[in-house]
Amino acid sequence: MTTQRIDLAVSTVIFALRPHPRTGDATLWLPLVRRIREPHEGRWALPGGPLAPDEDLAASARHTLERTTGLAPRHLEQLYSFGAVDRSPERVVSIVYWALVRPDEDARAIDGDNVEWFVADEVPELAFDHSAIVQYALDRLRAKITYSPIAYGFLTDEFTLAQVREVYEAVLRRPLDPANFRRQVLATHALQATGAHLTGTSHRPPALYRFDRTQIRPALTFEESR
Amino acid sequence: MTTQRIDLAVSTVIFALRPHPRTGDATLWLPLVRRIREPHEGRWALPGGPLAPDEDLAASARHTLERTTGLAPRHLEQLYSFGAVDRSPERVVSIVYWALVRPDEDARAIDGDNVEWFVADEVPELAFDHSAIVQYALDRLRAKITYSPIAYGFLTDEFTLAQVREVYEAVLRRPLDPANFRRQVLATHALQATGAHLTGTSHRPPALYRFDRTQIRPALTFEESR
DNA sequence: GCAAAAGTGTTTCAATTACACCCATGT
DNA sequence: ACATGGGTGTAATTGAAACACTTTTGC
Repeated sequence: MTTQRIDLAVSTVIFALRPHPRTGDATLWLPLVRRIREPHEGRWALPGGPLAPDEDLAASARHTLERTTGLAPRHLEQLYSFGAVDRSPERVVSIVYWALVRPDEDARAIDGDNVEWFVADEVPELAFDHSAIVQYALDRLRAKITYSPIAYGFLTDEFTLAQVREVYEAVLRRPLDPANFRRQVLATHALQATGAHLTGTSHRPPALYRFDRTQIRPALTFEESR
Repeated sequence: MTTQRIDLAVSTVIFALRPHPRTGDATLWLPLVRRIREPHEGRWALPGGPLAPDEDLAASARHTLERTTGLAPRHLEQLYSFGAVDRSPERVVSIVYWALVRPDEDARAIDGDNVEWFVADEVPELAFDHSAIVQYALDRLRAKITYSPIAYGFLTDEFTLAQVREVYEAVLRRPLDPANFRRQVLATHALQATGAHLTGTSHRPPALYRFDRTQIRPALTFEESR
């Protein structure tokens, strides 16, 4: 039925928390790939690639992620599909995912060729419409963290409440009241105390918690988490 | 780069409010198209079609809508993209939109061939994965109406507060307190009274309002409204 | 003992809910 | 007059926010 070629690509906005180069505070970072051919040769772009005929959409995103960073995401969710006729010289429809990686995974990250990480709010002008896509992904992440337990996509299996708060503060870019934050998070009943405490902190040892996915109402997405 | 054909289609879940056949209450309806070829011949499916190379995604959804119902939507928004390998015998990636049509438009609806309208919560088993898609669209609509002014996509330019409430009650399937509803809606400052009142109602004439889009914070989507 | 973060208690303020009651029109 | 929904008032409840205060560790 389709007379002319329309290319189908899957790209992914990959978020990880790392210290900000100047302030040292936890901050959102993402990897970009330098384009080695026209159009937009030399520009930075989102990692991605063509969709293989035998590959599900999310699987394609996962493969791209593996290829460019060596990472497996904790949280992977479809963001949006972009298909404006004029977004590229050839007609390309891009299905974009966004992913969250945990610090333990992130530590194992190995940058592929032409891959470099950037502070999410300080990326240069990107190829195609990718700047707008990154901005949209940031907006979505910041909106969604306020009503969905995605913050745990940035955390290892066991964590303190201060670490949860650090994730929220990094994403929302504002300080949160520790006392109220604690109550609100615990009120969701999504955390279970392991009984263990984190030691060696030069102050009172904080309790360790585990995220209990079963206590959460199923979210309104086709998201994929592990 | 792509070695094998992957078809790209755009489908649309089209919502309109019409009286329920049994209770008469305002209810969500949507049009479906009967498939006239395999696979799933004879089954009902979402209206849609292949993406033309010179057509934007939303434009494709709009054309499908025009073709199957003769309608132009008041609100058109991307829902999700479905691309599982096994969702169809041939590999098809579907980008799905959802649309709201207003009663004045709806009154002009002319059903195309093999088109029939169904109560949204009483659709039969559909072709492909379209049943799940309809359910997801319903979930999204019901969630989004609680935090976004999409209800006005179901209303003509001038309306009473009772009509706004009727939309919410139809979508959410529960009665709302008229007094509190009025205050909440007016508190958004999204409505401006026209000064006119609706007459001929056998009770106190309700004031007419107009939706003022400029008073609303820009929503977090690439949605398209007119 | 002191610093520093964990954790608890309490007060204030805003928003939601429930519901009583008055208003303006057609019949 | 009275039925009907439009529209206003208000008390009770709930939840968010601000912040004082106590606890437990390392040094």
